[in-house]
Amino acid sequence: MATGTAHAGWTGLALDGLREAGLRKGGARHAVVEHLGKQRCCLSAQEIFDGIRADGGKVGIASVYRAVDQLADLRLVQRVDIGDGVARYEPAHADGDHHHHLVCDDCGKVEAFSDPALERALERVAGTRGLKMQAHEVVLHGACGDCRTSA
Amino acid sequence: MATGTAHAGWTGLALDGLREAGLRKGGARHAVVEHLGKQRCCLSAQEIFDGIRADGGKVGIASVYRAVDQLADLRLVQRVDIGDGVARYEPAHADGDHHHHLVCDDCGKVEAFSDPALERALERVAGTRGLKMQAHEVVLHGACGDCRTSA
DNA sequence: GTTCCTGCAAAATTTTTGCATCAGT
DNA sequence: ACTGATGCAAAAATTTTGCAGGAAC
Repeated sequence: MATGTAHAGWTGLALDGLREAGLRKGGARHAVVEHLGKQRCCLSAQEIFDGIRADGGKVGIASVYRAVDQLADLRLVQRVDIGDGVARYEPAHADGDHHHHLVCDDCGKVEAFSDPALERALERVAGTRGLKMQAHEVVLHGACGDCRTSA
Repeated sequence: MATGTAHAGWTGLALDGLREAGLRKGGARHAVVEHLGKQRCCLSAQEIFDGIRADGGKVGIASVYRAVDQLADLRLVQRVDIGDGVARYEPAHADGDHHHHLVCDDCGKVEAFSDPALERALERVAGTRGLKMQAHEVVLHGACGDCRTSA
């Protein structure tokens, strides 16, 4: 499969994970998983809420928070904090499609990147320090190419 | 004392930076800088507030937020987000003493680490993606050695 | 003396919780 | 039917802002 279908795969994986955890298939949680699965990058709870409503779904913001919290507990979503005070969430891929974020402090743009050497360095550090690593987050702040040109 | 004086150096550097930015030497900002300079690791605004009060200082929580915000703008402090929803702040050392964080999701313990190879990987990624990197943050989550033993 | 800083309190945001109702098993 | 999930609204927690008084220059 091409990379485009990876998220559809995550959606199924996440729904399976929820079922295995003994959770019922309620409408709100399902909608949150569906919506997250369609996205390229991290979304805030408010953005997930707005997105589901825009698609005609009828969910409460509280259910969105409850859903992402449960999904994060099950390690099906990764909580991402880019430093603006609002928590963001994105699908946690088993491996391979793992990525991190570049944030432009001028225009607020967020880009994703992945780097095998970086991942290896992180694994090595965790091992050295006796940490059984279950998740990690890397955020680079700076001025992106566009902003440096236009500035 | 050996390493213990490094922070005292930052305190002076930060006060210089504030003066050069045309800011006056008010009591609250000074207290925040002094308190941050004494700490080993990142502190939340509330912790800074409590710490200053415990030392007999009389500051308002709003002044703490204003101070860390200004210090972050001047890149004298680094904002650190370990994923629990509260922003933390720590002295930004020019170079060398730069570090990142290991967070135990079981006991909440936060440890610092530094790794030159990791830094090189980050620099390389930023360069490749055209980002002029001004700050970065790495947070590793997992179970620390203590928690794995006791669990 | 002027301008900026500070502390307090109130406001704005973001996130969590209570509860009656609804849906999945 | 029973049990958990949901939406709304209220509450809690965190962060920001307005303002009068005080301190630095």
